[in-house]
Amino acid sequence: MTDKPRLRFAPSPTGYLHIGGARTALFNWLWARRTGGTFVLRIEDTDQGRSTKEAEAAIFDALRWLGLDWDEGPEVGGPHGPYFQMQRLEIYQAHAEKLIREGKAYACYCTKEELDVLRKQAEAEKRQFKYPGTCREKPYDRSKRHVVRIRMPETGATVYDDLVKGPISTPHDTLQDEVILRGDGVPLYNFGALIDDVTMKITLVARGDDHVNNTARQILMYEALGAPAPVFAHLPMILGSDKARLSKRHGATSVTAYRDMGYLPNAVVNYLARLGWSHGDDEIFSLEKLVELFDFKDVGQAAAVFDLGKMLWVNHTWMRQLSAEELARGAVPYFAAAGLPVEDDAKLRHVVEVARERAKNFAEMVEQFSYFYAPIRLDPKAKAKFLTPEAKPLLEAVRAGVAALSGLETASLEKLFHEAAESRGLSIGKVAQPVRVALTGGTASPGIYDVVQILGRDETLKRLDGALRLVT
RNA sequence: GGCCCCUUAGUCUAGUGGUUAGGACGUCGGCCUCUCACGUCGAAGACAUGGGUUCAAGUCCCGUAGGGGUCACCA
Repeated sequence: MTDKPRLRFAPSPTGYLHIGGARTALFNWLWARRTGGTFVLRIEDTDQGRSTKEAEAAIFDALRWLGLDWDEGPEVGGPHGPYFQMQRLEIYQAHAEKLIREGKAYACYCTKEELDVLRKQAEAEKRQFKYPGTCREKPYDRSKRHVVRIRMPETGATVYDDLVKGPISTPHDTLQDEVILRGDGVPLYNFGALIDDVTMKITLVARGDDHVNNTARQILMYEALGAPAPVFAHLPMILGSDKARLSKRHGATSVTAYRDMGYLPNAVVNYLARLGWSHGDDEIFSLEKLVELFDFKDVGQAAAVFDLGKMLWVNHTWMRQLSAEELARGAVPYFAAAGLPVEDDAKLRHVVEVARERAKNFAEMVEQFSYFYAPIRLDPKAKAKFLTPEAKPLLEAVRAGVAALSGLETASLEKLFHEAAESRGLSIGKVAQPVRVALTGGTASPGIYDVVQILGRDETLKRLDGALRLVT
């Protein structure tokens, strides 16, 4: 029996978890869960200038919100830790030493400044810059400040079979003796990540396809280390509407921003999964369903544009599947955040029931239905059109009727509105619209009987009176 | 610029040599209806391009164009 796969997600804590990272994490997690493998979380914090503890916490938070738990990593531990690169420095250094001893790597004493000069020269001559191998044969003097470079072949090519992109070939003459360890002993990305993947026994590396060009040199490093290379899966990029790499100027890119806007984690996961992955004509997938179906072989090769409109739709279809209780519970914090005093009570349940068909996320819900919890904002156009002298007797009739009603059952309200209309030879709409404007401030709302019931008798009367004052 | 990758409607995609090129979001229209929404019915809309291979090409090969990625003591 072959070993269960080990996968990882290795973010840099230099900012929140963004959409692209979340999808990478998701795909790794899905495959681990589907295969009964292991999902490792590792923090690549070697960029000390930009890494922060806050970003780290935000990433954990976002991952957990999405429902992606990790089997090994920060806060849960595991047999291959530590899971922070800055705590693994000796490991990288030991491996670098070993490579030097074996002649597969060497110390380079060139300064950054010296190399910059060469780089500029090459640029001026329109030549491709490549480290010339100056220190290749120099003896190892660890007392002198140095970086460690790995020897790369100059001829031939490395070919590997990408799980999503198929065979990819990289000619060796495009490679150079790359720095693997900085002067301060901190590894560079290509080396640190690789040593971690080796020591953490990662067998499948799925990451953004901006890393395809790193893959050949990494495979060469695996060979130098005498370690088996993992399988690679390069995921297509996620782009903004202008087909440029998704970034802040395209709008919110952090997954927690979508939480704040009232998206369901299920929906975000669902939409993210469909960006680059598909299963026939299906669109709606629960996390459980994705675990059952996900496969790297069904991931597409082309970059995908992030479409907020479709994610809204996905969210809406998920919201409509929630029970009134679940929806109400979910909505409370969003109303509260908007300064509206709501409680998870019968009224909220009713609001949420009529809102679920109309609002595609909780932010929209609060925005559209604040009038159930706050004074109306009267739309001037609606006022001009419906709060007219002709409407006055209708409003009065409804006011009197509601005041006289013993209960606000739909049947009684229906009877009341019909009588008010028919006794004057009018259609029901002629009554409903002015009342709607009086009660909600606008011309679009849930059914008028629902509105009356949610508002209750006192508030309905109050708002009707307010409108009546405006007509006269 | 070198190298690598990509290319089915506005967007996400199905498609694995023979289909009226399917689905979804969005758009437009009808129905439903107290408004809005939901629902429902329907419509418009795509194989970047030029050559091959083949009886047959969205599907295979080559070129072109366009897009993206990458070329650091960042990750």
